[in-house]
Amino acid sequence: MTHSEENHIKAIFHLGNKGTVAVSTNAIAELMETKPSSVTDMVKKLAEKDLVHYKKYQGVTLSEFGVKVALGIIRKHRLWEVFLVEKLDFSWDEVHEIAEQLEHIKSEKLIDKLDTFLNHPKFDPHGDPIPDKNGIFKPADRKLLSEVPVNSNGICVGVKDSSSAFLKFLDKNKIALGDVITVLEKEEFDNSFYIKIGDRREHISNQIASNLYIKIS
Amino acid sequence: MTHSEENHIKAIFHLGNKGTVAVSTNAIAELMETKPSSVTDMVKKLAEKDLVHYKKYQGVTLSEFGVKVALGIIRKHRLWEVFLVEKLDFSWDEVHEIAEQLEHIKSEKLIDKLDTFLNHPKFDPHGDPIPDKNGIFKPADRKLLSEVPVNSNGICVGVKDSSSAFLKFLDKNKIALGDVITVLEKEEFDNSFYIKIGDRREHISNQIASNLYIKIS
DNA sequence: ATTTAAATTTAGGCAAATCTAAAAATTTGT
DNA sequence: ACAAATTTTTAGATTTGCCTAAATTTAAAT
Repeated sequence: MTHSEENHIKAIFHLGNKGTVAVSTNAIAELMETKPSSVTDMVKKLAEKDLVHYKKYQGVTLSEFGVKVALGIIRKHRLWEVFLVEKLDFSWDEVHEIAEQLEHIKSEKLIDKLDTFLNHPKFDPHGDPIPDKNGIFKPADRKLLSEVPVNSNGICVGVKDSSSAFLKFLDKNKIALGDVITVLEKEEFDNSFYIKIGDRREHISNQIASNLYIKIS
Repeated sequence: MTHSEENHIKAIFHLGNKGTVAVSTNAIAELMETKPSSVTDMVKKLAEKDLVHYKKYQGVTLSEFGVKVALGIIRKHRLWEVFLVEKLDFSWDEVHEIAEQLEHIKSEKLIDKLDTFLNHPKFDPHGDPIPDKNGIFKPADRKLLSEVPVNSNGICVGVKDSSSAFLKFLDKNKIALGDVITVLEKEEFDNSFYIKIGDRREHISNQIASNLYIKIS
């Protein structure tokens, strides 16, 4: 499989609820920063290889095989992210682009050994679950900060939007994975929140709250 | 730079005494398992980018810039090999192919951090020197086993031919990097050698002897 | 010094992955 | 329900990296 093929598979997986829901070529093109016509071509090729199900004008879903491939790529991506953060001391906002490259390295043995070296981690630095060799993973039992009741108490376990900008914002405001957070009050006017984080009191916008995952304790 | 461009640069470096001696397109093609005409095309492209000096029919050398690029790729290749062997527990005959892929990952920060993580190694698992950030490295002071006088004593520090077949042969015959070797006798008839390795006495062919580097103590 | 052989380049072509512009299908709004 | 807007596909072009076959240049041999 080429890098481009793998990237398309990944996009279909992410956009279409693990590849189960039909995704438009437009949506794929936007995510991948390419043109819809290019996506159409690629999708046809993937259909030939039985990686996706495709009917003209009706969008694409992943085949069973396609899902397997997608999970393999995601496993690699997330394991490399753990490596970069835990072993090479990268911060969580720096690892995505590098992992995008590393995820295409072809060697099953490599990824198995990396997994062992890292001690079979179950989540990546952004809190996203890492599929095991057979593609199995438990979705993290986490909730968006914006969706838990007032007075909930938990630890920050991940982000929804792992864009560099958002992660940098978190760093700047000293919000990190593992921090203990309590939702103190919700401001109905603008849906912002007052939270206690560590021993500080912070006021965060709804946009922030709806991108932070916490695990209720 | 594309993977293909990088691979061509590397080939010219290796074949042409670090890129200083003109290499024929034929030689490059043979090493890279491609066709001379394809190499001609690529070499023209590299010349346009001032990575190589090229005069039709006269072979190619690397420009100053080309050497820099080559050293960067080699540095990456060899650092990754160290990582694979020391951290992931690969054996030295398995790492080349994977490192061929990893050497193309683009991130200066990554390679610097990897270097630090590995404790700034000076040699890769096959005994080849690793250039530093500025491309500087000391050529290992080592000699081919076949070229040292009888009764020389030293340690095995590398191999000339790092093909998987040769490395497997060494493993099978329990010859490893770091082993203490003494040249006991040379058989003039077939240029084979009797050596003491550890506390064993072995008889090795000239072909083996001329692919094993030792550092005289 | 020719002729022959070998190496190298040119010319033309092919497949992959992308693009633009035009055509076709679908969706939306009234 | 139909026209308009939007989405999606098709058609045709481009670039990159590679190929084969033919032409050219260089090297070797007599």
